[in-house]
Amino acid sequence: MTARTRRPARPVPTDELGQLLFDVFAQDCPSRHALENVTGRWGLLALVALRDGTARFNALRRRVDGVSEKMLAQTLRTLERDGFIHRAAQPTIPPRVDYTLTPLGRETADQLFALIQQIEGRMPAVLLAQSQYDER
Amino acid sequence: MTARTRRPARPVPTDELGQLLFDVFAQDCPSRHALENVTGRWGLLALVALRDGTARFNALRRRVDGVSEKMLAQTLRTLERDGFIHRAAQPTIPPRVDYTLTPLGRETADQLFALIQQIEGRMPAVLLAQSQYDER
DNA sequence: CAGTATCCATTTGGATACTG
DNA sequence: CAGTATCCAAATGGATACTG
Repeated sequence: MTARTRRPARPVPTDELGQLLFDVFAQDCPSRHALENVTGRWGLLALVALRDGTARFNALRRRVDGVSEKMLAQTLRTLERDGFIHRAAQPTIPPRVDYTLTPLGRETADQLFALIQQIEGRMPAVLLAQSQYDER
Repeated sequence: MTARTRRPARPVPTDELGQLLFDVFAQDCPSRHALENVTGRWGLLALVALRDGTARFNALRRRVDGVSEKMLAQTLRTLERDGFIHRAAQPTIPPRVDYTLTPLGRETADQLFALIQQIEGRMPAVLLAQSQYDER
């Protein structure tokens, strides 16, 4: 990844007490990256799918309609790295890997689920707005 | 945008009563698209920025650090089309355009804000998980 | 000020083939 | 089964220039 140069990169901001601030509006702030992983196209669906309990790789792949092996593997690795999911690989043949939410992951997945519920419930309004916008 | 052909595209699903179902796990379901616009890199930040009240184009651009004119314009248009924000253009010179959240947009922005708060509050845990993952 | 248009670099993502 | 590796197509996104 190359550095962006549009603006002089801010240092990670600290407040008067010298504590780290995680301002998601600031470019390159760690919270922005974490948030993007979690709200990203596949991260969001994977986390919410895991609210139902442990799942194996191919089960997740079937649940999250349209994800490729590559992207699911990549997504799960990032979520594991950030501490949202736990990966348990049995050294058997054939291999078996179980993915589960960590406590942090569950908190986040619950937030995401609330968001999804809200959007799904309001879809009629969204579709209406779209058709009104389009006839012009 | 070309059609994806990985699987035969499902029809938009209906339940036994013939009502539309908005299952975000299903590829090409309208709720998935709406959700992606709202949780996308810039859509999320634009919506949350507008919780503070009406803002003009360049004010938003300054608030959402790192967004280009092109992407902000594109993002705002999509959010307007989906009914999350309202765009009020004064036909003056110089032009002045005010963006505000619709009631739907406010509900959604509040959900997103809760998510951001949760993630920002847990960033120490995320950074710890990352460093533990990386030393291996 | 609030955009649009164009061009180009980077990134994302999918299909396919392969491995332990 | 659970991936990785490779290759290539498509989407994303930024810099720049321009307009009413």
